[in-house]
Amino acid sequence: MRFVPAGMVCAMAAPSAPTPPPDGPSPGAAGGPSAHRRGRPRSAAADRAILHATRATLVEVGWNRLTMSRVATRAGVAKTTLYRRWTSKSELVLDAVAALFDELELPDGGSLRADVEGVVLSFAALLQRPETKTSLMAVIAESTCDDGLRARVREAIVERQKRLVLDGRARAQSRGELPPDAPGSEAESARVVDLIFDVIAGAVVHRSLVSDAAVDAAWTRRFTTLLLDGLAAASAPERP
Amino acid sequence: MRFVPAGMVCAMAAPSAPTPPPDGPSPGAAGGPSAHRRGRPRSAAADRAILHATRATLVEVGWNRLTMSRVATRAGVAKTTLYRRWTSKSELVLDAVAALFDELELPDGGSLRADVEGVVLSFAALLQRPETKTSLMAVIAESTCDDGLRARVREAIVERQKRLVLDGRARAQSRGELPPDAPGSEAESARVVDLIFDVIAGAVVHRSLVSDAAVDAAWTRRFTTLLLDGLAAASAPERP
Amino acid sequence: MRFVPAGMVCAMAAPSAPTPPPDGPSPGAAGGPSAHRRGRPRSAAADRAILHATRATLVEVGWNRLTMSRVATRAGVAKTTLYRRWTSKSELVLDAVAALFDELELPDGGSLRADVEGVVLSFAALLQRPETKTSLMAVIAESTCDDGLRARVREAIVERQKRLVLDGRARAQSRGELPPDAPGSEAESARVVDLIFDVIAGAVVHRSLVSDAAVDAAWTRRFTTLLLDGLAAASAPERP
Amino acid sequence: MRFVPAGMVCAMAAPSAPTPPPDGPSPGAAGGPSAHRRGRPRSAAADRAILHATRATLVEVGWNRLTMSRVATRAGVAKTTLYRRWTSKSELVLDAVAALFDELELPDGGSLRADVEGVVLSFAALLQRPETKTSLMAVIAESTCDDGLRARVREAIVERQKRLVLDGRARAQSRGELPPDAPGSEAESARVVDLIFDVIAGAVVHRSLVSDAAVDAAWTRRFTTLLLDGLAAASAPERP
DNA sequence: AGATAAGCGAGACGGTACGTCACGTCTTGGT
DNA sequence: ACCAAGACGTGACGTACCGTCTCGCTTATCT
Repeated sequence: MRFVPAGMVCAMAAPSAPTPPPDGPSPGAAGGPSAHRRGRPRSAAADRAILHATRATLVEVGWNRLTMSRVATRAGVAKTTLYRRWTSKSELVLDAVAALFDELELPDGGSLRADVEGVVLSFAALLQRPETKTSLMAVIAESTCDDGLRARVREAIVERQKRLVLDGRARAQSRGELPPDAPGSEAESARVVDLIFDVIAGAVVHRSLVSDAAVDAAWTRRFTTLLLDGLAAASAPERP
Repeated sequence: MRFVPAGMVCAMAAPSAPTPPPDGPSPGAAGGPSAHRRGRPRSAAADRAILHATRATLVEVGWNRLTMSRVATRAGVAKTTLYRRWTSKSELVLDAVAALFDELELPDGGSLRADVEGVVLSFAALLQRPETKTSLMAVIAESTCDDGLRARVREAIVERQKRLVLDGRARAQSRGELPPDAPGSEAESARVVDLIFDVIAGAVVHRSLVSDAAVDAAWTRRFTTLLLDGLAAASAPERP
Repeated sequence: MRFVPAGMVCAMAAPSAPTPPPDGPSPGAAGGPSAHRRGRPRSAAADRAILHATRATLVEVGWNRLTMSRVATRAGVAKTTLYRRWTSKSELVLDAVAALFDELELPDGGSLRADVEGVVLSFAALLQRPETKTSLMAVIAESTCDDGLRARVREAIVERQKRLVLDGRARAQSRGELPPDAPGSEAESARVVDLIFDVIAGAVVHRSLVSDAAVDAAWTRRFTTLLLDGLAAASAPERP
Repeated sequence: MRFVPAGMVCAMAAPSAPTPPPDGPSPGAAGGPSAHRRGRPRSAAADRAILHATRATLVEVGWNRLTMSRVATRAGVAKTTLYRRWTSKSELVLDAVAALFDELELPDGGSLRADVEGVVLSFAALLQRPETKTSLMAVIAESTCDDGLRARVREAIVERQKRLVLDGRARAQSRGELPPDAPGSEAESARVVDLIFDVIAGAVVHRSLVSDAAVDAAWTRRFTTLLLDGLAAASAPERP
């Protein structure tokens, strides 16, 4: 399995940070010590104001009525300033919302089952927040016909949040609930992590946003049972 | 479990058929056999032409550049005729695409595992078709801030396609792979069906459209293993 | 001058009566005693209801928002019933409004001056009524690019209301304020009547609707002075 | 009488020039010499192109088939650019047509009678031009239910063209055909000017567009006789 | 009496234009 | 260079009426 230490996660995620998104990195970010392009540097305050205004606007009016103009006005910024940083509403919202996913945590519940149930419930709670509820699917929809955006979604959300699966597994291994990684099975491990991630994220999203039913304690318990018992079998290298 | 014979499923779904969608039912739908309310009846040919044009336009230009005008022109119909039947692009596309979901079948693979793998693969294939790929997520995104549309999605896709889960289970029971329904456990059964549906649909959609990875034979086999083994545990009334 | 007795005026006006306008006359109107085409005869009640509804709608919403549909609905009649009788909104309103002009009278004020002032004031009052204010100019505007409509305007309003000038002149002659018609000067007389009509109608309409100023007693007195004194000169066969 | 020198008339009329019409004044109009409020200034070339295109379109297709879209397209300008300057077709056409009225002149005919006949004939000729024939009445019709438009009509046409009456009177006075203004009779003078204007404009418009008869030399001579002779009486401060 | 024919209320139909909105780019003057 | 402001060309929106048509009915005259 591909082991990703915390620091590396951050490094990996850096390119999707708000400031530099569209093409070139923002002056102070990574281009070298005094590689100050030339002329007036971009305002960092504007970056912050824009992302904050984006989230606030999502809460107030939702994805559909969020427009670049509206965000610009709310942020006290000119439209051109937005377009200098993000090429489209989707990319802007992606960056604004991805930050919320980074707040997901995996508090130690004492057992693998508790950890899974905890992350399922907190993920479901995140999906019910107005900022994410209306915009996550919209960004994903947009990404189905925009390769660049799809890659950014993968970077900014999918790959980043696999850390939750990895952390949970590491913790379970340290508790002895799961066997330690067998050497040489990294590729196999990664496939299992991917599967688990797709199953958890997919099921919770589908239940919340498509079936439009509550992700409550009962459903979560039942789903976790299915997952953990199925996992035992699916993790076995190959079926007999 | 709520037992729904095929015929009843169709009858239940009939009100979501294209003709009457927005508000009032189409003449022949309900309210009496020849209760031709009054005035000129709506053209059934127009309905057909519109839905066909919608799918064709989705294939040609995708969701984003599909406009009501373009569909109307392609169908040889006035824009007002579209708006008389569907209040928005989302509802129109929902009806046009839901018909494709109805073509999903559960061919008898000889075993529960084969049936599951078959439906997963054919569902994934459907999600790769250009009509669905670009539009399904868009409709779901729209439905997150439109109660009426969300209900229509549930009616036209979610509830309708649970037939696949029901059929698969019935077939497995007749083969003896699953125990017959215990009397008095209808509610419990329905919950399991819902769970399975969310897990299958969610995982396949997430893998295809979010993780942007292939739903190939290997992933399908692994996923099916997880599901079937997990199912055995999750179906037990309550964990010990 | 072309002398037109009252009866003849009515006869002349008959073709512009509401019922038969577009092409063929209404059954009972003039086509002969029992020349009843065939089939169901047109409803006279519908005619009345439509013209009444037209005036009422003009009062309520004005010319711009008066539509054929709205009139039909208000009259409790189908749109086709309107179109069977009037080919356009302009013709319908013309007929509805022309009836109001027929209510203008020339009460005997005891002198030519009093008669002129009286007709000027009552014409101005008519132009201030909401039905006429918003629609008269609109119909005339429409008539500038519709020969048929222009002819109908002339028939239904212009020629019909020249009776007021004729009556006034006859009365003034009987009082001895004006000399009797010289034999053989009919054409000359008609030209003077036309001139007077254009001057009175034109000045009052322009003052009311274009200059947007009140046609009050002071203006009317001054205008009448101009007219009567000018008339004396203009009526002289030719200037010295 | 309110004496308005030519220069002052122009200055007074300037605010109704095309550029700033709907609400706020154009940058250079008022509020300081270089008070370029902020942002990109409006294109003066667009103004010119639009008004020219409006007149050309009126000639080609008339008022009824003149649409904002068509004008925009012909002017090579976006529809929004039109709406930024004029809130409606009526206001646009008013400005486009008012410019034609400014071309009316009062060439010196050597006598008051010749001057009046000259202006009547040239006004009638203007009313026969396709740009004005189909649109002047339409704008006036519109103005009967739109206070703002009515005020603009008064500013852009009525008050502006009274200069012709004023010029004619001044010239007649300098020839000795009319007595010079009595001091202290300004208000009285203004009333006479208004009356003359309404009579001339009203009669010519009515003859041309309503009675649908030619404003030829004979009619003009007769009308001028009526006017001048009547005028002598009407100008006397009060009738005996 | 039955056939024939036109009128009628209702409302769907293919169109055209509307006036608005958001887009992403551009042109100002000022920092 | 960047910034705030805002005008620009573009294109789609959803609505309003237009005038025509297709329904099932009703109401008359003419066989």
